[in-house]
Amino acid sequence: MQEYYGILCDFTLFAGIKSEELGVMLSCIGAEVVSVKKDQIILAAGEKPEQLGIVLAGQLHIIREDYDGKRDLLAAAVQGDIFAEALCCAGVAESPITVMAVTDGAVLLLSFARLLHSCPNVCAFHTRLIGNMLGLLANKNIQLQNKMEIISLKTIRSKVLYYLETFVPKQGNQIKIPFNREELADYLCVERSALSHELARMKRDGLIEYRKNVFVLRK
Amino acid sequence: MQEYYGILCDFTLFAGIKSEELGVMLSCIGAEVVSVKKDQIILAAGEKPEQLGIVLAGQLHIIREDYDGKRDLLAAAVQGDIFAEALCCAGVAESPITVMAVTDGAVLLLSFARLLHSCPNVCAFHTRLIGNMLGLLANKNIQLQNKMEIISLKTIRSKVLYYLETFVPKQGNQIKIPFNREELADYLCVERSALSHELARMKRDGLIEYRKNVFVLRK
DNA sequence: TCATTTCCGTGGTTATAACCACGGAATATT
DNA sequence: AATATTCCGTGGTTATAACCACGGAAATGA
Repeated sequence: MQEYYGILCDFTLFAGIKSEELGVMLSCIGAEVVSVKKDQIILAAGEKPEQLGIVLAGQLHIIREDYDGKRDLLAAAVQGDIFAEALCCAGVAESPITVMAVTDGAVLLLSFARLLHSCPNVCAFHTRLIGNMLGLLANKNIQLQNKMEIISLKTIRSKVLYYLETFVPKQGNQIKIPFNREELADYLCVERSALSHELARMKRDGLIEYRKNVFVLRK
Repeated sequence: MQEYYGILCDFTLFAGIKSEELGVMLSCIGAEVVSVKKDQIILAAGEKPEQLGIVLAGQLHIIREDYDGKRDLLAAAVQGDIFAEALCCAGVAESPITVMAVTDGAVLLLSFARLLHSCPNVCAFHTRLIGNMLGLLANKNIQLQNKMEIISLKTIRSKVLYYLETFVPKQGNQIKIPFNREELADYLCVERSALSHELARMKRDGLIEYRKNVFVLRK
């Protein structure tokens, strides 16, 4: 367990908690480190999610299963990623997703109930922890909201412009994006080559310039 | 203030709190009822959101303003709706949205800091309230996630099928949806008549039957 | 440095959705 | 019951995106 203290305090959920305090806090909220083997199911669809998890080592897949059994990869989780937190916090009775290890590894499991309810000794970390949890969910909310606004637009052109404009307040008109073409296409939910085509048209129309992942908005 | 106690305990944020307890709790967390006039700004883009709000009466608009001033209506909030909660919980410094009253009305404003930090007298409602807040954010998360999965699909047909299939676990193959055509089109982020066209094709292809808002999945 | 792989633009074709206009059915209004 | 309004399907057209295949540039690596 101790071997992970170093990385734990870098995780958002434990932000502001010193590594020497971690031990007390973790036992206070009943955290357990679990080793997982490749292909092991950590949370099965249909179960009630009682614990949220954080990946300590290895890689997990978050999978959605159709009611008729088709499986669909929603996300991959690596070190530091948190999973099942929304399901726990929302009190969902039957998980719609399955979490499975794709490599050997380890996860930290936290009981949501114990996280929420203050321990008898009113440990100071509790409020911090809950605040972090709120922050985590809220941030994810905002991100999802932003992305939703973008991908609900109907043309690639408008998606690109909207996306780029979100950088303007921070970066001005010269924008370095954190994606390559393929990733940008994924993010905008469009096809890569269709994105390239549209970028070329936008350049032709004098809307943007670009080279690799640096874009200039011409206004 | 008291005039609203009746409806307050129906709100998700206050679920599980008895109306006779509301008074204590609200003063404990420093809630204030504010009357608003049509066109009054409740939260301006650029400000730091310190308080989250709940609509008690009237209607609000949640507006996003482009960096170059274009305004875009994101949502309308009516009685019972909560707003700015994600921004508060996430601790964002500058609100990207503006909240404005479109009719005269009233809102309940809650200081996020006081909501999070237990009061000295360790009132029992606090944990409840925070749990509710977590639940709210988590539920929104899940909804956003679901919607995102749908609208990131590339064809209307797949969107419709995916959407309908989410009802199967509860309703079986005969599905009554909560939307009319226009609303469904909005939800799926497609054009109404394009949706109608596609529904007709899906019927022709033997995938579905439908009459008004009742659909049958043929498998 | 040469080989290999990844990344990305491009042409061309096809599939799909948006858009527009209209009318009929259903619903609400008086 | 008559009228107005909303809802929704449909035809037809146009715009847009997906899809496929390819090749060259850039990055990686041996």
